[in-house]
Amino acid sequence: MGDNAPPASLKAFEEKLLEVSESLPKRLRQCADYVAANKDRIAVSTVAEMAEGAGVQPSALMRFCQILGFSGFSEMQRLFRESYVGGWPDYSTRLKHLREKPEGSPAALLGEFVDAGRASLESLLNTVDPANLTEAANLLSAANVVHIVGLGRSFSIATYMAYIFEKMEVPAVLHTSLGKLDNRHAIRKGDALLAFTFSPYSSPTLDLVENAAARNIPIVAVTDSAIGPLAKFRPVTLLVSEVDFGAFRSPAATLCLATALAVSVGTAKPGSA
Amino acid sequence: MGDNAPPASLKAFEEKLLEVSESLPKRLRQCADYVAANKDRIAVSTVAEMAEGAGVQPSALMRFCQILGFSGFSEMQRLFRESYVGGWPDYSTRLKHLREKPEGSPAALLGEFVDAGRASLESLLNTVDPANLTEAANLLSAANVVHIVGLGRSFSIATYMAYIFEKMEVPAVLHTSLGKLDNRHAIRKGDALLAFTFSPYSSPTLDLVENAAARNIPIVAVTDSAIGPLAKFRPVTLLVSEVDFGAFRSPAATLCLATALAVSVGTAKPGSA
DNA sequence: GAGAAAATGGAATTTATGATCCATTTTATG
DNA sequence: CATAAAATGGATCATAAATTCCATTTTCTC
Repeated sequence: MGDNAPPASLKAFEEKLLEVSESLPKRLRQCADYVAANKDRIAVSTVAEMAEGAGVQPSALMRFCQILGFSGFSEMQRLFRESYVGGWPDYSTRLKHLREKPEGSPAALLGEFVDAGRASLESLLNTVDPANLTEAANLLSAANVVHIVGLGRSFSIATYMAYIFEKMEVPAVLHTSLGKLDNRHAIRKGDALLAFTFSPYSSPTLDLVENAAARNIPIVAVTDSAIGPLAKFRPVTLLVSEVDFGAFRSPAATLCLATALAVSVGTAKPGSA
Repeated sequence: MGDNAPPASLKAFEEKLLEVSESLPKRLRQCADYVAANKDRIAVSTVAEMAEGAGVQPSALMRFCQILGFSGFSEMQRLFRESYVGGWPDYSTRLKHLREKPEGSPAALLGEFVDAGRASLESLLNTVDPANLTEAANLLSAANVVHIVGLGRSFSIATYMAYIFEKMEVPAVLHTSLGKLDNRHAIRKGDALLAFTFSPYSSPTLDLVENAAARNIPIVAVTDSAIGPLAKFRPVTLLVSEVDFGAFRSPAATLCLATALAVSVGTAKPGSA
């Protein structure tokens, strides 16, 4: 039973939440999950708002508060309002804060990468040609099977594409070069190839593209240069320029493009055969 | 007279406050001063509390709100509450819409994802605890070998981590569950485990974490809930809140965090042995 | 599969809070 | 100093929010 002292600090609150959340029925679990993920909202929301967010009735949320040891929502809210430390400043201020941390500290780095990520997302809308994007989506949704290739730096993007395609029931194969097998003959007439490759362009990817091009398989290329080694195969090209931070590029933009492309294909595709 | 449009942003609010405060009688001036000095409290206080703080009657504070152009205290408070929580709920509904009837060109879709990506990067600065990030980086750089695990949705992140670690000469192993082999015995004393897992938490990942926890292997968890199934193993937790819409979640924020973490570890690590 | 216990949804109730109003006080002005 | 206008305090009213209660549904146990 939950008839016990209410947590007196945010730390105690978290512990209580953890302790309690092990054994909770469905609705109360939803409350716990939502509250855990939106602690910051508690101070400024009403029961009704929180309940709606969690997808439960207000009364369920009340019960949840009581299980945590509070007399009700108000008492829980009081805890959060009291320890509400001068409202969060806006994005740029927060960023500045992070950057003020010691040079090279993980927090400062995170700030830099977030910033780089945002910048590269912004430029994405400029570098990607909408017509090409539409063409790419059409081409891929018309394919029997979409073959995805991307190695090295691009491998993570390729795996993510494979994941979304599978979720959206788009027939797709991920080419991994596992064991140096390149499975080029798995690519059949009527299929399409989706290739990700960035500046130290890996040769297995190029080989696969070259082979496919020779057989007139339609190709979509996500790459960083219009005149890269892929250009001569005349693929439908989606350009991404990733903002460097130090030696590291943030793949956030590429990932974003990949997601949009995958969802376009997934929704355009008629119900699976 | 103060019958004018209410400020629509914090910036507009400040300007209005300044403009108005020149010519104000005693009590209203107290209101202005107190409000200016305690803007952060507005979101979480009642009229009565604010009035007491300013040393005036509630009715005086009401009048003050109206002079600023608001219909009353509630409307002013709404401005502060909304700018505090940011625009996340909007995205939820927008993306849900998108999923229900996917109208719109791929380019429009890309626009949506870029927006969502930017917002989720921004919120990353709120959810990740800098102290935990530092601790995670220290813990991983102290390890002999870093073991990376992440399946399903998280697999692409895991592969990216493995890529950067390798580039930075940090000894790391990617656990893929290829062939259902979980290689749990590859994790030795002195190693550390880095686990990525999000809401349909995959059981192989949990198993691996459980096993490692039982052997006192230090664990860093990148996840979406402080009370998720990983919580009971008390890992160093890095929270990323990606609102869940099946395939529509953009992992840009997680990727960004992963990159920052990897680079932190890579630079902290003393020259390779 | 029947019965009991737990959990849940939604309406009804209570409380707290915001907003309004007007008598009283203060300040400005001739 | 008298008068009018403005400002203020505090009580009252209206409303929105928190809380409780109970009928219904679900889940567990024998």
